[in-house]
Amino acid sequence: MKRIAESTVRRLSLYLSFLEGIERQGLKTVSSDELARLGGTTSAQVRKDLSLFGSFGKRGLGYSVPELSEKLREILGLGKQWCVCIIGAGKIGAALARYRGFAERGFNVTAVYDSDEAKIGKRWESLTVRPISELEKDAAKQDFDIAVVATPAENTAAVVKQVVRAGIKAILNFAPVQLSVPSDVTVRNVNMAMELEGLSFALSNRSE
Amino acid sequence: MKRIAESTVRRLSLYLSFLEGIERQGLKTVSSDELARLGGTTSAQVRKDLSLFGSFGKRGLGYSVPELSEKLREILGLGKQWCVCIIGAGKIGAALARYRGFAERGFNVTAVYDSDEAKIGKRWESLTVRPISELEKDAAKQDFDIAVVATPAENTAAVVKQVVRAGIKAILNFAPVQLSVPSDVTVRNVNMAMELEGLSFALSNRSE
DNA sequence: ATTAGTTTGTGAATTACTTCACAAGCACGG
DNA sequence: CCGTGCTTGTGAAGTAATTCACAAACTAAT
Repeated sequence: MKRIAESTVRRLSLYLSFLEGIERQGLKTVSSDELARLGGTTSAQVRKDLSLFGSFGKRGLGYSVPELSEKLREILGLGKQWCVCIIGAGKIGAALARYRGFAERGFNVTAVYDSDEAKIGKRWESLTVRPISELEKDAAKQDFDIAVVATPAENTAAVVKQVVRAGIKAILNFAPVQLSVPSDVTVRNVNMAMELEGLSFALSNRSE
Repeated sequence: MKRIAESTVRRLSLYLSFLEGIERQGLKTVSSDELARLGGTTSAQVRKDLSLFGSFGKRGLGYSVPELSEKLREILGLGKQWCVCIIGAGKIGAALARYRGFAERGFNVTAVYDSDEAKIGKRWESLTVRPISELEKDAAKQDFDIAVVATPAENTAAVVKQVVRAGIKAILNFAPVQLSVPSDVTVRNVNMAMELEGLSFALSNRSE
C-alpha cells in the first residue's frame, strides 16, 4: 500500500469525530462537501483522502454515516483496545491519567511509572505509580502498545531508551526534546512551547 | 514578506530549543548539519528555513549560538511578554495554569475563566477563577494576547465566540472540535485523541 | 600567500500535497 | 424509462515543500 501522509491521517481522525457528531444528530448520510466545510478543507481533499483506502460513497448521494464511521475506525485501528502506560508522574502525567477521553476511544491506561522515589507507590485512581526500572519486566507480562512520555527534558533520553528496550513501538512524547528511536518506533510530539511560539510568531508578523 | 509555512515555524521553534541546550553546554558555534541532526531533518532544510529571514551564518564556520538564538527569539516574537488567559477550569486548564514552562518563555497566565458556578471563585495559586461572562469587560482593561481554550466540546463554540468578541487574536485550542473564527484570528489545535489515533494508525499499518 | 578543509546561501531539480475538472453513477420525478 | 440534478472517484494540473548540488566565503595551517 502507498505511503499515507501524516496530514492525511490527522484529517481522517477529524472526519471521524465529525461523523460521530453527525450521527448523534440522527443524519444518515453526509457529502464530502459537508465534511470539508466542517474540517476547513475542500471536498476534493476529503474524497482523495478517503479514496486512498477504497470507495465508500454513493454517487449522487454521499456517504452513509455509520458505514463511513466504521470504515474510518477500521483504518485508524480503533477496533481494538490499546494498552497504554504513562511515564512520568508529574503534572502532565497526572492530568493525562485522569483524562476520560482516552478510555472512551479504546486507549486504556494500565500503568504509571516514574523514577522519583518520592512519587513511587502513590495511588492515582486505580493505579499505583511504579518504578521505571520495572518497566521492562512488566512489559514482558503485559504488552504495552503505547507509551506516553511526560518526563522532564533532562531525563527523557534515558527513559525513552528503556521504553524502546521494553519493545514498545509507539510513543506520545510531551517532553520538549526530539527523541531518537529506531525506525520501527513511531513518535508523535506534543509540545506546548512550540504551539505557543507559533501563536507568538503569528501575532508578531501579522499584516506584513 | 513571503508567507511562512507552519512547518517552518515549528522547526524554528525547535532550533531555538536546541540552541538553548547547546548554549548551556558552552559551545559558541553550531553548524546547520548539527542542528539538522538534532531535529531529524537535513542541513539544507535548516539553511533554507533560516535564509527566509536573513543571513545569520559564517561560511566555513557555522552559526554563532547566542547570535542565532537572539535572531530566532526576535523572529518568533519572544522578545516581549505575552498575556495569556485560560478558559475552562477543568483538569487540562488546571494543569496548564500550573505549568512553569509558560512563564519561562514570556507567556504569563494572568486569568482563568469558567462558566461553571461551582468552579467560579476557586483559587489556583495566585489566580481566582472568574466567570466567563466577565471576559469581555476584563479584556477592555487588560489586553489578552492569547486565549487557551480547554473547555468540553459542547461549550466550545459559544466560548470561542466570546473570546473573539473580546478582541483576542490568538487561540490555543485543546477542545476536540474545529473552531470557526474570523481570518485575523490564529488558531493552533492540540488534540490528544488525534495524536493517539495517529499512533494507532501507525501500529495497525506497519509493514504493509 | 597559498592551500586545504569547512560550511553557508541559494537557484534548480525533485518530490509531495492539494485543487481542478469532468466522466460515471445513482435517486427521483414525471 | 428517460431526463434532471447531485455527488463521487480520479487522472491531470497546479502549488508547495524539500533536497540537491555547487559557487562563494571563511579559517587555520604552513
